[in-house]
Amino acid sequence: MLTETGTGALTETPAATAVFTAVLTEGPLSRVSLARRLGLSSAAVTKAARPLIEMGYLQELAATERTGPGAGRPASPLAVQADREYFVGVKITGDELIGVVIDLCADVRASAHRPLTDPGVDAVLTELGHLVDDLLDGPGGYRPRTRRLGLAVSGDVDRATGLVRYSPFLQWHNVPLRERAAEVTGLTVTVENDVKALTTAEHWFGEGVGAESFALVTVGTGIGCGLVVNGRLVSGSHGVAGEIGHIGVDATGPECHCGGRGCVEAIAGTPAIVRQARQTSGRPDLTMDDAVALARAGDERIGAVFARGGEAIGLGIAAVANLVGPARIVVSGEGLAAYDLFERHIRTGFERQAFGAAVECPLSIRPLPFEQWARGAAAVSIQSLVAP
Amino acid sequence: MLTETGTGALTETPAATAVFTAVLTEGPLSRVSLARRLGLSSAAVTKAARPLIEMGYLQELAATERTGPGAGRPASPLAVQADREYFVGVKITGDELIGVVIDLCADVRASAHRPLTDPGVDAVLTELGHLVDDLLDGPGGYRPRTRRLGLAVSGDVDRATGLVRYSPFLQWHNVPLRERAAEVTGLTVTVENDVKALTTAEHWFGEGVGAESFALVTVGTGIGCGLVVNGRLVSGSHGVAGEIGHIGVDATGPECHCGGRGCVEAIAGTPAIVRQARQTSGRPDLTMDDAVALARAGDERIGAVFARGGEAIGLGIAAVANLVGPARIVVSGEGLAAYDLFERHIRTGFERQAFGAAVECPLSIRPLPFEQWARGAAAVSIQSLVAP
DNA sequence: AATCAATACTTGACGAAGGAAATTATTACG
DNA sequence: CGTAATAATTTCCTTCGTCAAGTATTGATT
Repeated sequence: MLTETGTGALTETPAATAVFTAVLTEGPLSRVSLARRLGLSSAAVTKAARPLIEMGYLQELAATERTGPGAGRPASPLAVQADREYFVGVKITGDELIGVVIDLCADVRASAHRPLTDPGVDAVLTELGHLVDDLLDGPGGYRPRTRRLGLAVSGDVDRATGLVRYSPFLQWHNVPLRERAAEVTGLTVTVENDVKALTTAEHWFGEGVGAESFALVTVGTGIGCGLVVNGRLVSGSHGVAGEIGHIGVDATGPECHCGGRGCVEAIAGTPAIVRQARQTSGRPDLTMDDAVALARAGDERIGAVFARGGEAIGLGIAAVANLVGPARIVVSGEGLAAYDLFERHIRTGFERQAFGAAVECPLSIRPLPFEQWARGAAAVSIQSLVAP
Repeated sequence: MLTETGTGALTETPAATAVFTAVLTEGPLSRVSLARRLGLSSAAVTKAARPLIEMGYLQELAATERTGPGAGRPASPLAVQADREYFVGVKITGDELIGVVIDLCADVRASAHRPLTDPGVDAVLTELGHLVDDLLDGPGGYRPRTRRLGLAVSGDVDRATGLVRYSPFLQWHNVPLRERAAEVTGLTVTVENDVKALTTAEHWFGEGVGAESFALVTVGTGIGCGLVVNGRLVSGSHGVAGEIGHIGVDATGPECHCGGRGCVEAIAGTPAIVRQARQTSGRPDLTMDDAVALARAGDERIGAVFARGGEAIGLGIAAVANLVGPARIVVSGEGLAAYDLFERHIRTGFERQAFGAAVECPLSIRPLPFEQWARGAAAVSIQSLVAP
């Protein structure tokens, strides 16, 4: 069984939190290097690490051989004990639940999904219970070492209270999802906006590790952006943040459902791509898959639709780079199944509009499967264990 | 004389820093309300405040009368002793030095300026010495209670080291301005980018007080933006941040000197306004003042130039609101001498493009004289006293 | 082999920061 | 005048983290 502090918090002191977080995100580190990195004395690190080792969350690796003249005692790096605890993450979409189990290193250990026929709260919770049972009671035997569940939902979510204020795809209003999901699963639940969850996961366990500021752009039906500035996730004072999709980049562009004009999303979102592809091809029943296939087959006019979309995304990303100057930017999302058609043009738009040294900001453009979104949800629940 | 800790730092503990900062920025506050606000015990506030009172930085105001049923002991609010110490701030432009003396409440007590004939480093430093002497030795007798000087320079400035990496208007490269200015004036010097200094001043002493996130947009030859997110100034990883002027808002707009297209600055910056006004009027020697006068007199075509510029600025501000969601936004700058011509159109552009609840973000549009920029520099030096 | 220099880590004493609870101060209300 | 309510202070205590000294372990040098 898992019993540490009773309150659910793993670490008691700021120093212990800092030590655990650093080992978690920046891999094995010796106590002395942790002390230097965190501005602590090595004695403080020793003391902070001891209970974490005793509880089995950290382990001491074999001493590494040292090099250089007059080498001293070899360091014994601290690493996380990946199997000490497991975490469940579930991404809730309008028609499917995607779930994963990850270990303390955020490596995916199991995954499963369930179709949703009814996006109502009760039906979703029932399916969620089954999904979690499937994940925890299947091969692997994760149940005894699992206490926490992270949920990722699109829309306006209050992570502090676990309340889903509004989710457009699910048509949910003010659903106390944390309590409801805790009842069904018996786990400690964290609820977060899906883009923020994915951003958190990339910041702690992915390409954003070590970056003081970081941005993650998702391309799909909507175009969103998660932002980390000064080491912290940006939340937005009026409930709005990261709405890169509604930056206006073309004063003569199409009108957007939001009331703006020339929004990135109105040019490059999946519905916009399909609409334009239908117009240019003259086929009113064309789907996104058709458009991708045609463009890949060399249809120049449909290729131009993707080119225009990619450039618009690039302009939006340049706006992010010019405004907040993240150390790096990851571009992803299910819309990037067609990323081969977008990538070059995203870079073109970005490079044209990025100001000065902002062009040097590294851009990773790669598709992330939905499973990664579920992993993001689980990563948030790791975070809630470490820094509640 | 002024002698507190020798290192120049005023407060020794985080709690004392928090207490002093809160009183400084949020006006007189009782110990109990400070404790609640800062998450401290009232005992801690009492202890933290005592040395600050003894050193004369804080004072206890007369007890306020209380209301309500069974009112208890009246609170004795803590307030800053404005005259305890004075600070000099100087804004360095290409052709002028503008200087002010402010007190601890950031109220301007004296101001002066000096024309610059030579923007070279040595000449500027000589003039700076004279300006500071004028300010401190003139009426008011500020010299004995003044130890710190803040400098505001446009361009790429490293506040931590006081190095001016590059300033385009002055044509300075890697000038160790902090050391040089300290030699000339004998004061402890802080150097900051001008927009960031103004943003800091508004965040601590102006409309941004109490806001977790805040943006200040400056309109003039260039169009810039200072950003506070999660309570901290945004610096940008590649030396770029707040470049709202180079967000592309019009894919078919004019090319910008930065290489981009349809940049806000290329539409609404003073040179762009003048260029467009010359084109529409057919007068190749038209100045900005002429354009303003014509527009105010009812020239519709030149009025349209301002309208287009204002809308472009509004679109850029909407991008800021959509991305980082500041609690409020101040729009200012010397370019806003013509703010009556811009204001309505800035709001139009903003309201059209702001997403969802972001339109609720309060927008203050008002001109700030150059003296306010110097005040910003001085405010940064207050900040360096409180939180070095 | 013995010693030394260099580096990593641990230990125990100490100081300082902040909290808890009791105490004092000051008001309004009956 | 007690009593309730709120503000501030005092005393005592816990605790976190540093400091300085000591232990551990290596390569290089004698």
